[in-house]
Amino acid sequence: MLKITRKVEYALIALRHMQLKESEELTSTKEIATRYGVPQQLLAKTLQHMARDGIIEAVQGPAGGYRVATNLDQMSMKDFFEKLEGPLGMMDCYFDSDCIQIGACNIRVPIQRINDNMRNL
Amino acid sequence: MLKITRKVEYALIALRHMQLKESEELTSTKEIATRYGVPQQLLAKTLQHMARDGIIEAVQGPAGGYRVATNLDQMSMKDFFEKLEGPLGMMDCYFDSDCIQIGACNIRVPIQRINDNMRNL
DNA sequence: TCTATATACGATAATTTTAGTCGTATTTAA
DNA sequence: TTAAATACGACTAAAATTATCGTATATAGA
Repeated sequence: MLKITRKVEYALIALRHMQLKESEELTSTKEIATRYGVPQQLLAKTLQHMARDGIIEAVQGPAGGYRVATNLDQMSMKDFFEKLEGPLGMMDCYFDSDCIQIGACNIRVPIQRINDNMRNL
Repeated sequence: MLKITRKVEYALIALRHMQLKESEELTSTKEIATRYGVPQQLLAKTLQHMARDGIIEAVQGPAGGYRVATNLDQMSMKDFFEKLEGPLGMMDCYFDSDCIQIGACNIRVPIQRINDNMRNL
């Protein structure tokens, strides 16, 4: 399901903040958290996920931090959302073959069409 | 925020079921609920909302039920979602002028662009 | 007119998801 | 060795979604 949660919001804030700097410059979690009044621990987790997914790069140790990944320009909005929130399948049932109303369900085709539209955004 | 909830899912199931019938024929809540294994009370509410919003028409009394509105073909997907789930604004903060980080917030423009894309789907 | 069946709808409970916190481990520059 | 940063699992709190309950209203048909 597509959803713009606070996780995505924080990710966008952080990304934009980092993009305003020189590409090599590092930004710490604390810097963003205090600057935008965002919970540091939660932001930290989000940044960690983004680092694992290749959206940003992490540098550990003191004076460490994050910087935007060099190939970020090539990443589509779809990829960005999917990395943060999982696949954009819009119905829980859609990829769930254990669905008990599989026989009765008659909405797969229209939903798939909606999904495709979303993905091609 | 755009979200495909179960309410929308039930609405789509019901709509499609009704569209398979003759345009004048009525369908009761019970009929759909039992046919697709959906909670009847919740479906009833959804159908009532749809009736108020002009997506379907209600006929009360015994042998009553719902039928699809005659002008449904002209309704866009955007209108359909907005009637069921409210405006497609994606961030809680977006229209909220009480936002305490109004000065620091730097994501309004990109989010607006995403919103516009969604609305024009 | 009475009854059965249907929609209408507010209030509330249960469940699930999201948001946020805590504690601890690991990395590494100084 | 220490301080400052990322890494991460477990847990709690809050919010949103999903579902239920109780009751009112409408009306076709006996």
